[in-house]
Parts: sequence; C-alpha cells; structure tokens
Amino acid sequence: MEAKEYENAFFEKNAFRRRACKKCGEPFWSVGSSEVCSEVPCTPYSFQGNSPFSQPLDLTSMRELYLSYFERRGHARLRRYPVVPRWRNDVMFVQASVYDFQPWVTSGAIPPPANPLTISQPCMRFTDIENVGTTGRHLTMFEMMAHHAFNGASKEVYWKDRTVELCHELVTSELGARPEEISYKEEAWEGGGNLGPSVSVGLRGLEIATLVFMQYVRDGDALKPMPLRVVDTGYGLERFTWMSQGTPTIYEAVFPGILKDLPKDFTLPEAAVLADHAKNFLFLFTDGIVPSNVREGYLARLLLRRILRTLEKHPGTLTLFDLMQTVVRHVAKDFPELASNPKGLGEVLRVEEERFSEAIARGRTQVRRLEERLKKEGRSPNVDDLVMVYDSLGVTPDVAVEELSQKVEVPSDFFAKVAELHTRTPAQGWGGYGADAVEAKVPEPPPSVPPTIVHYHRDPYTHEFTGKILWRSGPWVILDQTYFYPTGGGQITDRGHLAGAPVEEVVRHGPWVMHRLSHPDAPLPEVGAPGQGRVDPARRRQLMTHHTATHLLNGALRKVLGPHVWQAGAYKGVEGARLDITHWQGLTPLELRAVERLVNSVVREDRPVRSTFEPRAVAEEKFGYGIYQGGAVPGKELRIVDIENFDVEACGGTHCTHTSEVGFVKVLGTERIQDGMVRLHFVAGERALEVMQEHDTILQEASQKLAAPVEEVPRALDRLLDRLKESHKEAKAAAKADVAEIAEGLWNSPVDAHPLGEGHRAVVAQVDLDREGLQALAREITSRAGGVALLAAQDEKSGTLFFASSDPKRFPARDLLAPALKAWGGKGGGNPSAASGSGPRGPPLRAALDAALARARELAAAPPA
RNA sequence: GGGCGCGUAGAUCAGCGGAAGAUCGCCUGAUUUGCAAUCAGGAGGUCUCGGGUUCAAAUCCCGACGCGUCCA
Repeated sequence: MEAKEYENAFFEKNAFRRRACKKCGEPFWSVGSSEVCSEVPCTPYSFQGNSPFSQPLDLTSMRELYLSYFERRGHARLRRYPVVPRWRNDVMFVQASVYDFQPWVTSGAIPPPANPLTISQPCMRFTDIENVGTTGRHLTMFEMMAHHAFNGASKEVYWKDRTVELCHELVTSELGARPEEISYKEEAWEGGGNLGPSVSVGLRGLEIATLVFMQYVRDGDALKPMPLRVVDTGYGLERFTWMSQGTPTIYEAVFPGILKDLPKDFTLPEAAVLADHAKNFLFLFTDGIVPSNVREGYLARLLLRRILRTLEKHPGTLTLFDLMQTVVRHVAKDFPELASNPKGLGEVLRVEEERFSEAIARGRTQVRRLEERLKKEGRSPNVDDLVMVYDSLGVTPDVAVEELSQKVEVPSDFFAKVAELHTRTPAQGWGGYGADAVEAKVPEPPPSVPPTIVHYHRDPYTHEFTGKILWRSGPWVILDQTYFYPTGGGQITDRGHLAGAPVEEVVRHGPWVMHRLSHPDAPLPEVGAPGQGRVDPARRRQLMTHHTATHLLNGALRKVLGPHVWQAGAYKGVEGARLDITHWQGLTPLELRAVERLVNSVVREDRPVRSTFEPRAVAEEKFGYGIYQGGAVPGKELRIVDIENFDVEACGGTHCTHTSEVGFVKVLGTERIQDGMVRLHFVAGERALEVMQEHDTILQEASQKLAAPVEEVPRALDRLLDRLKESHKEAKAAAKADVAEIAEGLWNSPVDAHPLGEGHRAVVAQVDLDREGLQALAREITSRAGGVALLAAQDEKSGTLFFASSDPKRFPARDLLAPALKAWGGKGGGNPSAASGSGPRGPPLRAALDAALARARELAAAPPA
C-alpha cells in the first residue's frame, strides 16, 4: 500500500505525524513524540495496574458504552448474528463482524440492514486454543465491536477521515486515554479477493482495534476499485475491558464473576480454560452445533474434552454440568438465549462426558497392551508410539505415560509431531449444509439468451403451459418461461413433455432453467417458435408433498428434541424422502412416535403454507436465522415458506399451500449417519399409502406362510428360529456321529488301516467329503493314540488331500505330504500336525496316498530320534 | 474434507497365513461359605459384509458398511 492511502483530513487537521517506528520499522501516525509505535514488542504492556482509561468497566458496560457512543453518532445498533454463519457456506464460524455482511452486502447484491451500523459480534477463533490461560491474553471467543459504513455510487456515508476520527474520539474523550499515547500503525489488509489499507490502533503496547478500508479487488497483479467501499472496523471488547481495569491478565477483567464462583482449587491458568471454553461451547450449542467427530462439531467436542481434562486435575471439586451452570448464570445476563435450552444442554453434556470417559478407559487399556506387544518385539514405547496413541486413540501423552511401566520423556514439540502427520492434507473449503453438488455438464448458452422466467414458485399447481423456445443445443432447451422445477434444494427434477418430446431432467444454470430432452435429436419446433410444456402432474404432486412434509418433520423435531436440531441435509424423491438433522444420539422409539403424532396433527389441522418473497434483511429480522435450515441461499430476496405457527424456512422448492394436502406422514426408519447426525427416512401423501399397503401385503404374506395371525407373527418366528437352531445342532451332531462311525470303521479296517511299527497306525483312505468333512474325519482319527490320517477326496474337477498326525514329531504331516505331492503333481503345504493339498483327481490321487504311506513306513522303520 | 486406528462368544479382548481362544458373565451339578465365594462340567461364533490372492484366509490385498480418534 502506498503512503498516500493512509493520509486523510483528520490526521492532517490534528497535526498527526507519520514516521517509521524506531524498532519495527513500520510507519505509524500519532500526535505524540514517541519514536516507536504503541504496540508490543516496541512498546511493552504498560496498562496493568495503571489504566490509561478514566474508569474501570466490565464487559456489559464497556459494550454498552461503545454501542451507544456510535448510536449517538448516527449508527443503527444491530443485534448479534449467530456464531455459525449459515447464510454462507465457505466458513464454519463467524471470525469477524464483517462476516455478518459477507457475501451479500459486501458484494453489493443487497443493501446493508442499516448504514452506517454498529454491532458487537461474538467471534470464534480456535487457532489460539493452546494459548488460553497460559499467555494471559488469549481467548477462543471474543466480541468484536464494530462500526461499519458501506459507500457506494448512490450513497457516501463516511470514509477514512471520519472513521479515524470516531475511533480517536472514542478512545480519548469518551474513555480518557491521552491522545499522544495512541499510535495508528499502517498495515495492508487482504481477504476474500478484496484488499485495502488498514491501521491498527495501539495503546500502551496493546493492539485494541483495527480499522480496515476495503476498497480494491485483486485482478491478477492489478488492483481495481471496488464498487462498494466498506469501512470494516474491529474493536476487541475484551481488550478494551482489560485495559480499563488494568488487571494482570485479560481473564480477571473478562470473567470476574465466574472466576470468583469456581472452587478455590481452580486458579488462573486452569480457571481461564474453564471459563473461556465453557462460554464458547454455550454459544456454539445455542447457535446449533452438536458435538461430533468431524468439522465444527469436533471443535465443540474439543472444548468439552479440554474442560474435562482440566476438571480431572482436581477430582471431585467441580462437575462439567455445574461449571456450565455457573457460566450460564454470568453470561446469560447479556445473552439470555444461552439459557433457552437447559434440558438439551444437560443431556448433551451427560452424553459427551460419558463418551469421553469411555474413550479414555479404552485408550488406557490399549496403551498397556501396546507396551506388552512391544515388549515381545524386544523394545519399549517411544515418542512415536505416543504420537500414534494420541492420534488414533485420543490418549494424551500425560495419560499414556501414567499407564506405562517405563517412563518416556514427552518432548515439548509433541504436538508439533502430531501436526506433522497432518501436514499433507490440503486445506479445503467447507461444503456447507445442504450444499448441492450439481456437476455442471450442461453446455454454456450465449449470454444473449434472456433469463428464464419461472412460475413454479408462485403457482405449483399449473402443469400445462406454452413457452417460446429461445435456444437449443442437442438435448438442452431453454424457454422464455417455464413451470418445470429444476433440481435444487434437495428436491429432484420435474419430468414431463415439451412439444411431445419427453423431458428427462431440468437444471438451473446461471440465469436459465435448462430442459434436457430424452434424445439429442428429438423433433421440436424451431427456435423462436412456441412449444407446449406439460409437467408430469403425479410426479410433481409427490415431490411437493415430500417437500412440505420435510419442513413439517423438521419443525416437529425441533419441538420434540429441542432447538439445537438443525437440518443438515435433505433429499426429496418420488419413492421416498430423507432428512438429516443434528442430534447427539439416535432417536428413541418414544421420541419418534411423538414426532409422528405432532406432524400428523399439524397435517390434519390444515394450516396454511405461505410462500412469499422477502428482502433478505427483512426475512432475517422477522423470522431469525433459523430460516437457513437448508443452508446458504443465494439472492437478495429470499423465498420464505411459512407453515403457520410451526416452521419457517428459506426455500426455493415447490410446496403445498395447505398442510392437509400432505395427507399423511410416516417415518420408515432412522439411522445415525455419523456422530452428531441422525437421518430419517420417510414417506408422505399418496406414496405413504402405497408403502403402508406394501408393508401390509408383506405382513399378510408372512402371516400366511407362518400360519399365524398377524399379531402372532413375531412369536411364531421366534419359535421357528428356535426350531431351526435346534435342527442345525442336531444335523451337526449327526454329521459328527457319522464321521465318528466312518473313523471307527477305517481304524479297524484290515484294508485301510496300516500299522506303523509299535503303537502307530496310519489310516489311508479316499472318502469323498468336502474339505471340512475331511478335516473332521482326520481329527477323529488323530484323536486316537498313534493315529495318522492320510485322507483323500475328489469331486468332478479335482482331488484334495488332508493329512494329520497325532504324533507330529515322529510322523510330521508336512513331511508325509511332500512325497505325495511329488508323486501326484499337486500343490500344498502345512505344519507337522496337519497339512493339505490339492491337485488332479483319479489314479494319481491313489498314487499320492501310496507315496505318503511309503514315507510313513520309512519313518516307522527309522529309530526314534 | 482428509489422515490414522479398530470391527473375533452376551461383555472386554488375544490370536495376525496352517485344525477358532482367554477372562468375566450365563447354564448344570457339587460344596453351605462374611458378601464380586470355591470346585467340576457345559452352552454360546456366518471371526462385520462382498470380491481377490493361496493347496490353505479371522489372519494378506481391494472395496463397502460400521465404530473410534486426530487434524483442517
């Protein structure tokens, strides 16, 4: 950034001077005479015990002071946005106040909710999680206080000079800092393809705010001006509060009540972890994150597990539940919504605590086993083993060392070694909830083709229409207007006919709705002519029914299970539909029945389902962020589907206009598709009847075949299974008896039994059993003292040998097999007590047995070793 | 989204190419006993599923499914 980017009227009027910091070399602006900027390391912390502000403030009053200061200066105060930004799908968490307005406002697609505005936005930053407590200043969540102005062609609000002026006045006249102590250090900010100059505001060593002026778009190496210039500021509420109190660490200033209410055993580094992590988790949970083993759910679990590990350091003094109660008590004063789901909170904590102790117990035994296993290999566990144990079992090295008999030194770079294992993973974007992975294999129409006018939103009941054919490429056709619904929002494509030609698939592509015909050369009126469209009405009706049923089910699940439930994906087909929700365990039959009852009662009540278009900001204000159940939705206007007093979602699908049209909703089954996520399979309307009828037919058939009335089917089956098991057992016993009989016959046969000197007897025979039978027979023979079994079998294709010996030292089965294989031309192997082979059938098989017997006789003749 | 580990008796797991095992629990019978009793006997298995390699696969390879864990 060039120097002139930082010049402004306010600096000039107030005689700010620009100079390079003597220590870091960075240019900064100030009215003071200091040669260095006011940030560490150039200026050390010097506010502890000596605040530059005129009075100490807590979080609540500092936040209020800030917001009302900007309100008095023409800014509209906004409520906080959720920490989970479901209006976008590129990030997991809100990490700065400007995330609230990306991408729709900052790209100019929609007007800002107010302009200028001020907000205190809770933000999540997990990168410093290891530092919480230890550095005295790190937190995983903080509030970013901000004032934003959006300057476009039509409206100029304010820009650099006023921004700096507002900041300077706040810190000096409002809070009481001396102007000459403040430095405005030049920085360049870049993010999301946008960039611009920024200044960081330093005071007594601490960076307390950053003022960013987003004004350029990166275009290769060149910078192009943005159509909308954005004032993007960030003031750390916790840092302001800390500075006003001048406490040794940020934690005393931010969590005074919580620290006081914790048992005395928990003092600062640990107490900060408890307070910070618990507060963070509360926000995550309230805003719809359920602990899990992937993605954002994993971070929620990580917080809880770090808390649990900390609590274990002082066993019996504090429970996870009580800690959370304490934190709720203090934080809910400013954020009452955090106390809105006590039942769900208690339940999720209980489940997570249980899973954690299971994981630890499992891990501990695995560590002990590992040590034993390594002992056999003649070595003892080393650091790499501990890394493996942590990575795949979750056992932290301190716990692992406790389980080992020999001490292993845990190096300080232990977690760096863990990180090494994961360095090759490429950083990937987040798919987001309900993101439609529509692979565009469609041809690209020229931009001159006008956008398609769509009617299915306003009127989902019309199936016949006439549209002008605007463009065609092979099977793909664009009309000036259409009633065909394109795949999207989890609802699959409409089908039907266009001028008599079957329409197989309809997709949205940019501004167009594109219809794919069944054949690339299907006859069709030429471009410019009208074409008669006909949407398959039965298919459409079923898809609509399933879609409205999905919303009903989602609403009912939130009411029965709790507000933590979010839609995590959905699919609405003709045959059936499914809905994925966030929840920490599978649904109980009781919960499921309650959900079905509720859904169907709302169906019977025939509530209106209203679909309207609302400006994004209006919709968010009116219905809250719960409308983003289906994930991020594009556009400045949202289509809102509102089932009266039951469920409101932003949704582009086709819907019934009254709940009674859904007819009947039946959940067919549920499954846990991953940790923290449950999938429901269900059917509605006509299809529900069909499925119920199919099920009934199946049941009737089963009842007939079992010759038992329907209600007796399960018990009849039980009896049948018992009998089956019994007869299996009998058959097994009979087979065993058969084998025993055969063995007895062979053992005493003058033909097949061959004495091998004193005390040994070889049974040489071909008995055409399968391999298992042969083996059983051999076992029977070798259970007799001195028994040596040399058995063969054959089927139509090949022959098999199975040799076994009750005296593997004197007559090793493997050594008997070797000459047999040679004489026979088969393949095989084994050990001294048993050996097997396979090869040709017929006479060679007999030769193999003879060769084996000859070898056995040789061994019998040789003196025992 | 990715890495790693794991799926064997009701439970916890061993075995890691050559004839399915241990401990606890369960059943039967003795013993009649200070509390997780002892002794003897017994039942209980599609070694997750599907392919492949091999004379031979719980074991090796590939794939699916499930579970766990770590990282982003």
